[in-house]
Amino acid sequence: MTVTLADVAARAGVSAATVSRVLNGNYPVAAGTRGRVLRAVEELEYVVNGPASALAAASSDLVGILVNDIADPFFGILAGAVQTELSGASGPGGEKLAVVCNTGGSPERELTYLTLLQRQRAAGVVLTGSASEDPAHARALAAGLVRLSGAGTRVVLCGRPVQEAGAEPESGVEPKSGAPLTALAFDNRGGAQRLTGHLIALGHRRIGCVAGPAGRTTTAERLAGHRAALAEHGIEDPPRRVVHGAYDRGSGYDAAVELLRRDSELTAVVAANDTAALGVCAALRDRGLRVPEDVSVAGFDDLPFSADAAPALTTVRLPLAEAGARAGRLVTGREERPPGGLATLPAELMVRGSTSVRYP
Amino acid sequence: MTVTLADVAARAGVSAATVSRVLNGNYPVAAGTRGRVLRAVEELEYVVNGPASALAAASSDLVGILVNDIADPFFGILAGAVQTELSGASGPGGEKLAVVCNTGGSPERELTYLTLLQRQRAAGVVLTGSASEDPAHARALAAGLVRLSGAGTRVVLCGRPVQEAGAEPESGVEPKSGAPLTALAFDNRGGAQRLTGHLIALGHRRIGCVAGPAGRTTTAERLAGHRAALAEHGIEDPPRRVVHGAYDRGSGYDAAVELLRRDSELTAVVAANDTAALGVCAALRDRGLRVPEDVSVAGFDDLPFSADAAPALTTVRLPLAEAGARAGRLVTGREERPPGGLATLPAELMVRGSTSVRYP
DNA sequence: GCCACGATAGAAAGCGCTTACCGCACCCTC
DNA sequence: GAGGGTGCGGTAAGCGCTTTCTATCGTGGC
Repeated sequence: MTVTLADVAARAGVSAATVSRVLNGNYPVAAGTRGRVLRAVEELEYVVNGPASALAAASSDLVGILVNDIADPFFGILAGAVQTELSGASGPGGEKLAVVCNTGGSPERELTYLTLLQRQRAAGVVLTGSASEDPAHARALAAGLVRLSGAGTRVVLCGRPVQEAGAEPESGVEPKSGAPLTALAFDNRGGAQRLTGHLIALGHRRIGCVAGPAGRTTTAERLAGHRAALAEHGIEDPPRRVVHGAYDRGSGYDAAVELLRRDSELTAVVAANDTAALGVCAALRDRGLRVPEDVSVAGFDDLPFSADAAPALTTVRLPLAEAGARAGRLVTGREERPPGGLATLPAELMVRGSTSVRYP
Repeated sequence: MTVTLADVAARAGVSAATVSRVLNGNYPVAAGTRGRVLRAVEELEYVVNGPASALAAASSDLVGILVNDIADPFFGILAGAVQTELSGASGPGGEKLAVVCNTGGSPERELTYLTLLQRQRAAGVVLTGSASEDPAHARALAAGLVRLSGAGTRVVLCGRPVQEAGAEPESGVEPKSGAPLTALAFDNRGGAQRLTGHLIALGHRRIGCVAGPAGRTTTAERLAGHRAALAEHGIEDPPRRVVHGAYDRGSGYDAAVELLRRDSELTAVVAANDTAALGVCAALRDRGLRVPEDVSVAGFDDLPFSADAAPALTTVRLPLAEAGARAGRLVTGREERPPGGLATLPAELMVRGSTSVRYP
């Protein structure tokens, strides 16, 4: 029915072993023989059986990428960059296939996918997005990651804290089976601090904060940065100035309405991300407030559309494409892991039209 | 080293076959035995070896999703919906893993990925986005798809024309191995026609068109709709009113500049998609033109951010999430294929602030 | 001119799992 | 109480490939 190695071997008049060697190119084969084999492959339209070779070689060319929401450009850009890197330089191991897994931010699904990937004997896994702060889940995740890397899968954390990295496999194991985790983190805290600092410098004192989902590391980091900036300038930060929400427009809208209800004198709002910031802007407009004349608004991430909003969003740029590409190289072993296994990527403040000096 | 079926069997005091049967649940096993097996699985932290079972069962639980650009929300939404459907109802075959492949719109990469997926013996493949109009590539693609479906892989086209569907495998083959293609198409032509019709109704006569990449089916369909609307109203459509470009902001910007250079009297512009439309708006603003007072602008796709642009974009809504979900169900065989294997999804005109009556 | 050695190719043993194909109890029926 | 179901479980034969371990053929050194 389907063409197998043996068929190719028969056609080329060689043994299956030879065909395998030609295809994998990790053993000397005479040029003539190689030619005959390749011709037979062509003629028979032979396509390797992935599962079979994965089984025999105890390795596969699948790389998993866990994202919170594939429909969110934040993750799209990240995943795209990882993927480009995977198929780009076909270094050791050649072409890799990216398996993008949508966790929806659920720790359970995260674990499920980890198992699914382990089942496939994935060559590597990149975990992106924020992690749950729940200790139980953190432990479960750490255990899962240790199992994975214990099974020889390379694990790279991208844009999430290294908490999981704490549970490194005991030293003394062979390098192959004990690959320690590598983490690429964004300077969320620093970025948020600079962003709020920018607003403060513009004269704002009553700054509302639409924080991300509660109980997630990224939310905590950004909020910490925000608070650090306020504290730095001795600005009081009552709890009512913070509302949690998801990373979407509707959440931003609702959160803004709520913030305004709690304190109608707000002069600025920092949002969880650009998408939520757009929702905040919409809510303000709907209530007759102008951005930035009446209220300044800032986002986070600097997604492509942010520069096109009107007014263009002041935000914090995260090097998503760079991070993804680097994660891709790390997970394929094409780049040395940074010292200590951790690298922090900078967050750059992008000042645009949605923030301005506070009008009295 | 790693735990295998045999280990679990030994621990549970049964044969490997029994463990396999418990895990796959497709053969009666006494409750007591099942319990012991499951306990052993737990205790040993056993994780099935995917490649091994794929090999033995001659089937895998991978589903490929080919997209032009994963960083583009258009595809993100589509892929996300497919994926949700894959892992949602774990119908026959249970949890499936989505393999998202970024083709970058390149026909060659499309073929490469098709081969890679065939190599993995993917259970199904969803092809999204526009296809190349080049006959050679169309033929190669069709051949690839026939090979795939001949190998038992379910193939669903989503948002691309059925040209490929023409090459159905010869009838007379068994249902299993000869699964015909299924196609979900968007009414690009109709949507574009209604969109341009809307502009014409507003009094516009000099309408510039930023078409998508040349030589792609989606571009052709939308352009055809645009021209049909113009023809319908007897409006002349000189070639200089059309500029091709990619689906990104920069292309929209550049195209708008070029269109304006060719005819500074334009009163409206329809763009390839919303992202490009934003670029068009930016270009107009930069030249001191107001949207929509001086020039009306319309997009296509109705991506989430379109409603938030200022002014909000008039555009054509495509049921992306619905299409993706349906494709997901079709590719897993959880939904009957539509009669004739083809379903066309409606495109809805969304009138917002970026278009207005032509001011004299 | 003989032996050792490098360069190739083949034989065969799995990799871990699925799945006919059997066999064995046990229960029901007449 | 014998014959035939029926329900469970075991046995073993692969699935298609990789990879040792050998075997063979030339060739150069002494």
